[in-house]
Amino acid sequence: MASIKDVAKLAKVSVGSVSKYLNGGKLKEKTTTAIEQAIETLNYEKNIYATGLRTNRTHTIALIIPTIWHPFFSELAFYIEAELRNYQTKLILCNTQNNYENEIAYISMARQNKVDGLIALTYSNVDEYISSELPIVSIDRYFSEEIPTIMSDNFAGGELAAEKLKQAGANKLAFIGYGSIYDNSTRDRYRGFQAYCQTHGLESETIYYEGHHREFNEKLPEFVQETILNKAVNGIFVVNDEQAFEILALLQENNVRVPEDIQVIGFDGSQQSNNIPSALSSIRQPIPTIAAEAVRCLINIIEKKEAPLKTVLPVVYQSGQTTRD
Amino acid sequence: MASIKDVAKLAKVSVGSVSKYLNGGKLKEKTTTAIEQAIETLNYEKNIYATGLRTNRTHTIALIIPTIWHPFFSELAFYIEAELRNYQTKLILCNTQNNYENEIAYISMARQNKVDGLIALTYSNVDEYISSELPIVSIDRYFSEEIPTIMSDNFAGGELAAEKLKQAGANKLAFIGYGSIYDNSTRDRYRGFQAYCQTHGLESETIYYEGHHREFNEKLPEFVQETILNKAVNGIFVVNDEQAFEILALLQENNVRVPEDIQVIGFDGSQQSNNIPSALSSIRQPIPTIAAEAVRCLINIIEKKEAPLKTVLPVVYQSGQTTRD
DNA sequence: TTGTAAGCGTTATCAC
DNA sequence: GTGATAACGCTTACAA
Repeated sequence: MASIKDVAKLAKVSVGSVSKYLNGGKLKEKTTTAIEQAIETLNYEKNIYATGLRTNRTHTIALIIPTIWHPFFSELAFYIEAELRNYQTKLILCNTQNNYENEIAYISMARQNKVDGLIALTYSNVDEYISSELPIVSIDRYFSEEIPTIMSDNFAGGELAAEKLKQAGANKLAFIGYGSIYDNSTRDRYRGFQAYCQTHGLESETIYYEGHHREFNEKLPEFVQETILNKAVNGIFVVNDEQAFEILALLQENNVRVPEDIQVIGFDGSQQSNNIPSALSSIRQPIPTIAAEAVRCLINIIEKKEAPLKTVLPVVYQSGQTTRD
Repeated sequence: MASIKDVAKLAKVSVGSVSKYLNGGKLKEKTTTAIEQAIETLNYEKNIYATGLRTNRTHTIALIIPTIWHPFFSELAFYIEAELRNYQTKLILCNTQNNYENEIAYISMARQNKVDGLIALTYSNVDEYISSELPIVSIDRYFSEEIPTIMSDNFAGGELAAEKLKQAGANKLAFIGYGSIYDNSTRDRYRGFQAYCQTHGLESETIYYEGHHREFNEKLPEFVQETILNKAVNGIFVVNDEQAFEILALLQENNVRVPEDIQVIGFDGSQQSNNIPSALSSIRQPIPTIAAEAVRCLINIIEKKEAPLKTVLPVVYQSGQTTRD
């Protein structure tokens, strides 16, 4: 593999000039063409690790998410990766699998691998492990003043869900969700939902489990029986799409017809892929915008420019087959 | 950020010894502990770019896929990433978005970025661009003798689909699919399907479009009317899950009941995420095994060990709600 | 067993 | 404008 020295030798110029050429400096036309020719014939490609070693900039960032195997995260990763291309920056994918040790390991790996920065979507308390030197942007989760956050307007999303259920004819609503104690997003969705119900005199039930998904799911059938079926709820807002699908399965088992008997709205608005529309009515997070904002924010921090500390993006309602609108 | 020199200085040993320690060499216990302490107090992390520059090994590979935003690819990426962790290797995600120029750009980027190797899932003719120095493993697509390939047993999958449709009571079958001229996988699925139909005296129709997904989809309603509805087909094998979902939507528009009137089997067996089972009956590719084999094969090539040139993995039938079994 | 020093491919400083 | 050259942090002969 040809190096800058080979190019310099062939072009009969110094390595300094070649480097200047590569980095867009001003040179005489004659030298420029000589260099270009040498690069061409040698099929030269700059070794980015040498550059990284020298400049401490590697044009690589790490994306830390629970799992790529999930429609919301994979869409997010898709757009982030696409956006990064505009900045000639590569993406290292880190699935934490909701495992705290994995997260720490990844952050350490990120540091030793000298990525330029981190985009993180995580609910463990990783901020303690993040050195202030490492640029980072958080999606969805608010850590602290120092870490910029991009999030959807969860509160408005909760309100919107309640509003849509009401408009579609439901009059006895329920919220179903779970979340870690650090998870404000979830909580905000619930708060928005409740706020709407109260202002509009709507009766509402609540299933809110503080803890992990898995435990929650075990108790779910009981919860649903007690709080949904026994109380004749006819409109449900579920904290996210994934959970909503499980609720749908549960309702089906109980011979409840959706949307005839009970209407269901999820949150995320994620699709399986680019082409397949989702059957679930949902509050759609603006994933492409989240991705673009996160990348822009991170690049700005890396380049020591101004970056907003908190960005809240609007959600929209996405109609599916689980509501009667 | 502390370097190996700082560690050496603090531990009162030479950089050579520290390096030896880091790479698992034998040292006196006293030096070892001194080094360990120094590393601890300095919070030292090895700079992998310096190592990469020196050793030409970066413990990073690139995964080239059409799009991560797709259940099959995201599950695959999930398992590949997880598997790579066993080899302390990171994953750079490259979505080509089915764009040939993107693929070339990525391969060039991969070379200049000095990844250790490539795992590629692509249907364009990128092999011309791949230098023989760069280790590469192909998934699903067979390029040439030199490039190791991991694939599912597509032929057996086609047979299996026909067999299952027959067992579930269908007696007039059809294949629906499309594929580029380079795509042997698709073709093999069809061949297997046909072979079974012929050996078992089953009538079968074919919709096979040589070309791109998008064009195919435009003509699909017409195809379905002519070849499926007009000819009273009652069992369909669709070349992949994504397409199968579109067929299902089309059938629903035509007021066809699935699986009562027509049964449908897809191919891939992909799920939206870890938790949500798919409603579609499908031939399941062994994604975790594909991932593990691809990684193992690539690592072997990188380390100049023996690696199989062709690995064919068995598929299984995965029952859903679109068949009557 | 440990230390020394050259060199990997760049960039950046400083002469010229 | 251009050319030498030191330096980035590490590995690896080779020397001690």
